[in-house]
Parts: sequence; structure tokens; C-alpha cells
Amino acid sequence: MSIVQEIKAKVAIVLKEVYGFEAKETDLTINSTKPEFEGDYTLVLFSFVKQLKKSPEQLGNEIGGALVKANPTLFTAYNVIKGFLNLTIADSYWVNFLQSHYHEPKFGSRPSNGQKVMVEYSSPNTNKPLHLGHLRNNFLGWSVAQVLKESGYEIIKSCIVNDRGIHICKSMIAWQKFANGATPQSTGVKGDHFVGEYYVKFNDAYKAEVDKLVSEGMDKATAEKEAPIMKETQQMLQDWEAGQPEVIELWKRMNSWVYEGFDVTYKRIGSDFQKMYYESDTYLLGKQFVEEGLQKGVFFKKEDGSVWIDLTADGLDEKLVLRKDGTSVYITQDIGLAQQKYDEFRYDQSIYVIADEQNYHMKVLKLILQKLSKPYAEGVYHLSYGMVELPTGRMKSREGTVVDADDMVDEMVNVAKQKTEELGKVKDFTEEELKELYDTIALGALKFFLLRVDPKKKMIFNPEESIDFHGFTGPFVQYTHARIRSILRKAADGDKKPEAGSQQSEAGSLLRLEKEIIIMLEQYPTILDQAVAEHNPSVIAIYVFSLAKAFNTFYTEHSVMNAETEEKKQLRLQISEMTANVIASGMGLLGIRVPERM
RNA sequence: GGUCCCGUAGUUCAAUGGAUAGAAUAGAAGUUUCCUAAACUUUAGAUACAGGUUCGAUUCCUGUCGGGACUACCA
Repeated sequence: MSIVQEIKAKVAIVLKEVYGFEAKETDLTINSTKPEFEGDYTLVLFSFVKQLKKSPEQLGNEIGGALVKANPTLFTAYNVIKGFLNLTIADSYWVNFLQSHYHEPKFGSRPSNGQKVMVEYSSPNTNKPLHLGHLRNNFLGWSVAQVLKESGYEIIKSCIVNDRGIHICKSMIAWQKFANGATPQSTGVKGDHFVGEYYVKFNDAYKAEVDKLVSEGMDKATAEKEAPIMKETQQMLQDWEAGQPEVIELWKRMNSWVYEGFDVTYKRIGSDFQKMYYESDTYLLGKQFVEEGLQKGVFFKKEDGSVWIDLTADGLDEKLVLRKDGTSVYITQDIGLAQQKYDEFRYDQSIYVIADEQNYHMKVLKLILQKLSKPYAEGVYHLSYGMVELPTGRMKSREGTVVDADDMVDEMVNVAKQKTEELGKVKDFTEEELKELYDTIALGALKFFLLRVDPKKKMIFNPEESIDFHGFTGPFVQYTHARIRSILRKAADGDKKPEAGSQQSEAGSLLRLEKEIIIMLEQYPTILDQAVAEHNPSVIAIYVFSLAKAFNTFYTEHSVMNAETEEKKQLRLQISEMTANVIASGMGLLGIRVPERM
């Protein structure tokens, strides 16, 4: 039980015994006490002033007095300011907490709760390389999965690859026309980038053809349909669906280039999946549900044979689920895939990490599944995240403003290398160690940058200002960790190691900065609960930064190894060790490694 | 047109309806015979606008203004 829960329980007892008032958990608001007041935690009194018909001051004094009297070892003091009851927790409580947990590397993790959650994320198209937006998706999906895992859920990470469709055929047509048989091997270009180049070439050629037709007097809409290269592409899609061997072979060949490229990127950024789905396998799956929906009266058929669902009662529109030619659309495929995932894994919850431009689509998907009475419908959760934008607005591939994922990582590694060399603190590192350190710092900076913002909100990335290594950043937290590890190494080298429980209550009263850190450490499990409830890793990033910041302040103010007494030294070593552990765990949940030295 | 989201320091981000709206960065001024200065300290700077609900509103409601997404027999 966290200290806040404990305070709430004690307050509830007092309210009942003194006033005969049954307080609900939600009636009680406990906040951290503002630094300008005396105390650690604060009970907000206004909410039951009315029911108890007393002034806030009187109420505060009565409750405070009763709390201290009933729990003299937990509360040592209280004061009332306006409607706020500030409570001071006994130092012995904090020291006791520290001594029972400082040596746990996995403090905060929970045992299995038997729930199974699928997390679908990344979901790339095989016609172009990953960009900055994909990185946000990948980091977010991976991190949310990891946070859930740490909290006791069984996790299956999955990925649906959009490997077919008109956009894939565009790269294929362009390759046929312009490549002269070139390959990633012959050109030395990474496979996904190689294919992406032909996607760009298609668009250039297409635009030229449209412009030409328009200049010959055709209107734009017609020209866009009539451009020869587009007609060829559509023909190729039909050939693909018909299974024409040459087209299939080219498709496989080009996709395999892309996968080789993706593998490199995924490995580098730490994305992994237990289950891959390919749209080429799943795009026909949903059709059987059309019949089911018609029978259940959930769907209806129009005169032309197309099938729809009426969602106007739910505030949405009519939505097509089957074309008049009998082929399925995107939403139909998603229904099929949801069923296939459920058949295979029997999940309790299925999280889709998809950008917020698809909010409407995902709402429709869940509604349809509910109306079809699917047992898994309620477990469908759209983890909607905002787009990464440039200061000038959205990234547009046509305008060449897309920030490429591989380039981004490369650039970060270069900055990390340059910075590290400037500072010259790890001159004794081997080539290998240096390489690993640069990667750790570069990805730490990038992941922290993308995860520190609430996922729901769109965020702006300015390529002009490269991602900083100072302040509210990954490297700041990593640096703090390295500093602490340095102290702990020195302590281990020197005299005896600290022993749990041996110094209880001998360290004297806690200094303000010591207590501040212990209070924060105690809050870590509560922070994890919040991250789970909100599907939001940013609360961990913010927390871990605050903790590192608090430690740095403490570190400047007080010496660990040259503490005033041996007892203080042991206490501070315990604070240091636990802070390092919690930083490492929290960063680990963000997918960020922490170095021993930097 | 309809549905939804968003407007907080110069900039990028915080704030379960709670105390004097927090950080970071950029700006100004400082700190290194002492555990890593990728650090620390001090300073200045913001809730788009107008109403309403409330003991209390950045937060909830209404309206105005501004920005964005979605609204395809594309995926």
C-alpha cells in the first residue's frame, strides 16, 4: 500500500470515529504539500466541509489532532492553512521504506495478473522507409507494452504489414520502367530506401503525365485517371490479385528488399514483435462477416449490391463494408483481422497504436464489433497518438520535408559522438564500448524526446534545433545514473558494503533533500499505475526526470562518500542505489538504456 | 456543411476541480583545490477572448476568434 493510500485509510477511520462520517476513497484528496508549507502530504478539506458543517480550520485541527494521536509513529506534526491540512510523515517511516527497498532492482514491478494483452504497433507500408512519425509509433507501442508487462500483464506484440495495394504497385511500376535492373545490392542503397526512391519516381512521372494531359486541354480530374502510368499501375494491381506469376514475383522481390531494410532499422531502434501479420494474407478475411452482419440485421444491402452499416444513431454516418463488386474495404479487413487475432491468442485486451487521423475509423471498427456481439469487442482499445509535425506543419513526402528515421538516428549518433569526444571523460573506452555508448545516448535522446510528450497530443519537431542533451532530456537522466554508479563503484571498492537494516534509525533526522528523494522513490509504483491506466509513458519520463533533477540538487549540496557520519554515509548510499535502480527501471520502460559511465 | 481534437512564458512541454499555474530551452548573472560542470544556483517571462457553474476553473458548460484531423465503393 502506498503512503497516500495509507493516509487516506487513516483519515477515513478518523472521519468515521469522530464524526460518524463514511468517506469514500474518491471524497479524499491527498496532494503533495507545496514546498512553501511545512509538511509532506496535504488533505484537502473543502469537499466535506459542507456535510460536516464546520469551518475548514476547525475541521483541519480536529482531524489533524486525531490523526497524530491515533498514529504517533506515522504522523509527527500537522498544520492547517485555509482549507488544507498539511501532514508531516515521520522520518522513521521514510528510512524504513528506504531500507526495505533500496536493494531491489525490480522495485515497482508486479506479479502476473493473468490478463493477456495484444499490442499492435509500427504497421509500416512496404513502399517507403520509416520516418519520424513511425518512430513515435514504435517507441510508444514498445513502451506501453513494456509498462503493461511490468505491471503483470502478458503481452503479445504484433505488427500488421501493409504489403499490398495500389501504393505498392506504384513502386513496382516505377522500378520496371526506370531501374534498368538495379537492386539494393548493385547500388549499395538500403532496401527500404531503394524502394522508396522508386515510389518517389512514380509520383514524379505521374505528375509529369498529368501536367502534359492538362496542357493538352484535359481537365485535371480526368487527367489523373487517364495518365498512362496510373492505368498501368491499376492493371498491375488487378494482375496481382489474379496471381499473375511475374507480378507476384516482382512483388515478393521488392518487398524482400524492404524487409531487409526494416530489419536493420527495427533492430537498431529496439522494436520487436511476437507476431507478424501481412495484409496480403488478411485482406480477404472480413468477407464472411458481411454475411453474418446481414443475417443479424446489423448490415443492410443497397440496390446496387453494396453492403452498409447505419451508424447514424451513434452519431456517425452510414459506412460501406462491401463494395458493389463484392470486394471488401479497409474496415472489413480489420474486422477479419480482429477475429483472427482473437482466435489465435484469446486476448483480454487488444491495443491498436495508430495515429489520431484514424479516430473515426477505429470508432467504427469497435462499434461494428460490438454490434456483431463479438466477445472481444469491449477489449478493443485505440491508443490514439498525435502526429509529429514540423514548425511549418505536416511532413509532406511530396515536398521532401519528411524526416527519415534512419537519417535521424545517424544524426543523433554523430552528435553523441561529438559531444562525448568534447567532454573526454571516457578516453579509456574500447572502440566497441564507445560505439555502444554513442548508440545508448543517441537513442536515449531520441526516445526520450518522443515519449516525454502526452501521446494524445500532436507534437512539433524542429529539425533546425537538433535534439538537446541538456535539461529535460534522456542524456540528462542517463548522466545522473552514470554519476550515481560512479559513487557506488567507489563505495564497493572501499570499505564494507551497506547492509540492510543494520543502521535503522541511527542516521538522525532526514535532511530536506534526502527526504525529498525518498518521497519520490516511494511514488514510483503509483506512477506506474498511472502510466498503465492512461496508456501513457510520458508520466514515467516526467517522473524519472524529476527524480534525476532532485538527485543532482542533492548531489551538489551534500557529499555521499564524505558524509558527516558513517550512518549518514550509509543512508545516502542507500538513497543513491535506489535512485539508480528506479532510474534504470523507469528508463527501461521507455526502451532506454542507462550507461555506467559517460 | 457535419463530427471530433487543440489554443498555457519567445520556443518546446507540465498541471486526478485545489494553495502564489510548474519544467526545460533561449535571455541575464553566478558556481569547479571536494563523489563526473552532459551538473548546480539566482533572475526575468504565460492560461486566445467573453460569459456561466463552484467555496475554488488552465481543467467543467455556452458562445466568439484562431489552428488541425476526419467526413472515399483509397489503405
